[in-house]
Amino acid sequence: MNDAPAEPVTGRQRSARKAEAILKGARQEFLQRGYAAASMDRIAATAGVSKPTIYSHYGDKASLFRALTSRMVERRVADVFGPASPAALEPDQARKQLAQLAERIVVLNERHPEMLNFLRMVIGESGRFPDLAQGFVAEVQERVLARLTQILAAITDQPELKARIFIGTLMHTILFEDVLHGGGLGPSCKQPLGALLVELLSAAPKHP
Amino acid sequence: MNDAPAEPVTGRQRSARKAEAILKGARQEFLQRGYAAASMDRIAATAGVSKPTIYSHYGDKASLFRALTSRMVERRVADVFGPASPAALEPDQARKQLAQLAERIVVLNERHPEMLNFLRMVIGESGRFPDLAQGFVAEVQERVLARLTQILAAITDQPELKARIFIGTLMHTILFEDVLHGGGLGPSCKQPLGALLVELLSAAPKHP
DNA sequence: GTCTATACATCGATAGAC
DNA sequence: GTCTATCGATGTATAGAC
Repeated sequence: MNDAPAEPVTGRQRSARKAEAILKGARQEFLQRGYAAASMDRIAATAGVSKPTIYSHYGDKASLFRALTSRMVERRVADVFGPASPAALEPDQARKQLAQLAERIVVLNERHPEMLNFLRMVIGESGRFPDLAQGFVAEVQERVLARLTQILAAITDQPELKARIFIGTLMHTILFEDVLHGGGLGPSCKQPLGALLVELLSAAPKHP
Repeated sequence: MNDAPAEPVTGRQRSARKAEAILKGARQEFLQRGYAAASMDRIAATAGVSKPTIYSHYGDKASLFRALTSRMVERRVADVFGPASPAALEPDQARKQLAQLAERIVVLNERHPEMLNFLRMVIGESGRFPDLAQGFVAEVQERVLARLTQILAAITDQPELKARIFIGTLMHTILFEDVLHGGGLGPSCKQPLGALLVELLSAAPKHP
């Protein structure tokens, strides 16, 4: 507003940069160790600030965890599931998008271990931070289920229920194979799962 | 072997009973707070023993956690999914068992909050205790996927892949609605999901 | 706003008596 | 085997100088 632009770096800018550095350090620490085992000392050291600076910005450990997680919920879900789809779809395009979406979800989760640790953290702390878990669920419902339902509506009936089957099967596979180190399935076995899903769910309506 | 049966309670029996009490206290503490936030002091107090007794029986905190979790993996999975099914099945029986199994899995998980906390714990600690997570996955694969595959083989093709879709959809629903407090679906919305699953997956083979 | 230094509690694990 | 008492380390959070 009325700040003088003479100084190359204002106090506000310094403070904002430190707040970002703190969030970055907190992300690393919380994702690696979980909420309880995370240490405010290590976060301060990683961020290159002192402990009181963290407390002056975020209040306490739980508030810092909330600030970090609620931000990650939006970003990570958007990264994995991409932007919203266009309004109307031809059946062929819908089938294609469905297959692409399946592969994108599986591949992105495999390649980014940060996403796996994020899932571990949100689920593991869902008993003590139910509001954060609810925020994650709401974001996935909005971004993913809505889009899947829209795509499926172009080719079959009961698109909502079938969207749940689609995303449920993919998430379960990621959870068991990647998060829980199942290791029973290779990429050669995950791909036909997506293909079979598209085939099964795009079947013609039973009551036309 | 050569113990005298005159004494009503031998030292061995006392020790075994304490080991059980410790496991019971550890279960309560670990399930409620997670591994890192769990306190050996509180476990000792809940179990009615002193801390050195715990350490003489289980070595350290991680070993106690392993002993508890590996035992719970077997028991909880067996409780929810029941005994193995008979060898051969008629298609009608198979469809019936499939529907019963779906309802059993959903209802048991809803009614026993201990199972929900167990899922939170195993997933949340799967980064730091990968072997325990693998044990859980292996138990589910053996007990559930094998049985589902057997049932589905009586009525359709690709029973293995379809078994993954079946269990994946159910587990994902439990995860989002119950573990993560989604709350978007009532029982009236979970039941048709199971019915739709049976209908979709029991479709006739495409390549007979 | 940001630092150094510290208060105060609790942690996991153990020594030594019995 | 089991106890009481305690060790050293680490935890969150804060007081006071600048």
